[in-house]
Amino acid sequence: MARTPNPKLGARRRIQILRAAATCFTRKGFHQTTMVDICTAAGLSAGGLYRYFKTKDDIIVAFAEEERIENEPLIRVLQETNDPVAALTGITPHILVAFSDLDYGRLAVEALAEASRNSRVKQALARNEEELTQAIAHALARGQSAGQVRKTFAADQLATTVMMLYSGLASRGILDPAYTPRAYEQLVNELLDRLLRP
Amino acid sequence: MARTPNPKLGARRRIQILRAAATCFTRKGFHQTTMVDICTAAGLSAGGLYRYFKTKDDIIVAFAEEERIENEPLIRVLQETNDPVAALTGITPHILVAFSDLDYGRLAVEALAEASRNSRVKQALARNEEELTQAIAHALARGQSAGQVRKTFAADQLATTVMMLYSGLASRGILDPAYTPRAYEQLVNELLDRLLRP
DNA sequence: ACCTGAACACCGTTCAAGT
DNA sequence: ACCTGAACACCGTTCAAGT
Repeated sequence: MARTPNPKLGARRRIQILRAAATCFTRKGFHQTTMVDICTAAGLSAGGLYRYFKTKDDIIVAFAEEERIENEPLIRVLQETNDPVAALTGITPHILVAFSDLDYGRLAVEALAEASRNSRVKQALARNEEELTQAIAHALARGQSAGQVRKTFAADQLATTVMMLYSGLASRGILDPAYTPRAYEQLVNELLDRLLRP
Repeated sequence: MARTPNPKLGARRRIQILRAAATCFTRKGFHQTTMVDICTAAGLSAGGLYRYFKTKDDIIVAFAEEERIENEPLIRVLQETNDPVAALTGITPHILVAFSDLDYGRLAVEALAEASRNSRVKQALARNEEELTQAIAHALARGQSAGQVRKTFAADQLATTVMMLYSGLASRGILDPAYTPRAYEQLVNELLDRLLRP
């Protein structure tokens, strides 16, 4: 009988638990989700789960860290483009659709609320945000050199403004049920254009 | 000995409890604040509080409804102005300072997260948001008639975009400790100008 | 090693008893 | 009428006991 831990099983269980947690969090939010809810969804007993996550908090942190992956394709597009403003306006429909998914917006806002109290969640989200902001800033800086982007503001200021606009979009659907992303696509893109072009 | 309730006392107690709750919420957030925390801060016993608020939820809802008052001065400015774009850019420093107060941003995000699960909180915030959006939209519509505001987008679409920008500003400080509102004042105002002017 | 379920501590809410 | 504090139910976490 093996007495050494099985890393394969551990990894599998963590994924299984995180997937279960994501379902529960989407339905009920972080704080109304019960450990037993997650256990049931994951098919484990109450105590069993604690072998893989020390606390509920750890599950939330791990969940927040997973968001990071979703940025990769956007970052790649920004790195490879030779017209950053066009790249951003091209991304807009993608952003709008993702953000208008109510589940996504809810979890994003909930994670942000959590971040303001929980430094580990904050770190995970901040790193995420920082990565994307940097990618935008670098692309815009290249655009400034090429004369495609206005030079009256620093590239990182412009990038931060773009991010603020995006995060405003993310939470829009929560309070306004009549909000439709399509209606704002053209508007947002023209705004980006006017903000960024010389 | 009086057997009829004393409405004066009731009103006083509610204010006293809400004030205590606000302090606790700012420190710990809605969910990490304990009923006993609020009771202690308000100088009441555990059971005593329940004479004035039936549940913790009711306290949160009442708290969310209070935010509404803060909009009044902004709305008045928008109603009285004869240059809505100038009015909005004039408001920006005020908005930026209020939003860059971390406590304010935290509570705003927390309330929004709460709204996505709690329909009464949602209603309170939505009404608040609606009022302000309407005020901006009306002002912009007047500006469109007067030729000060572009006519290529509907006034309410423009107003919603302005609101999204503002709400992006509100949450900015949570993840980015280096964020300073002053640095964005000029940028935001130029953005508003470019967005709204013909 | 991995898992279970009973047990414990904590927090929202209630209620009998006080003034 | 208004208030208190003990009591109850629920949930995060632990741990002795099973395989």
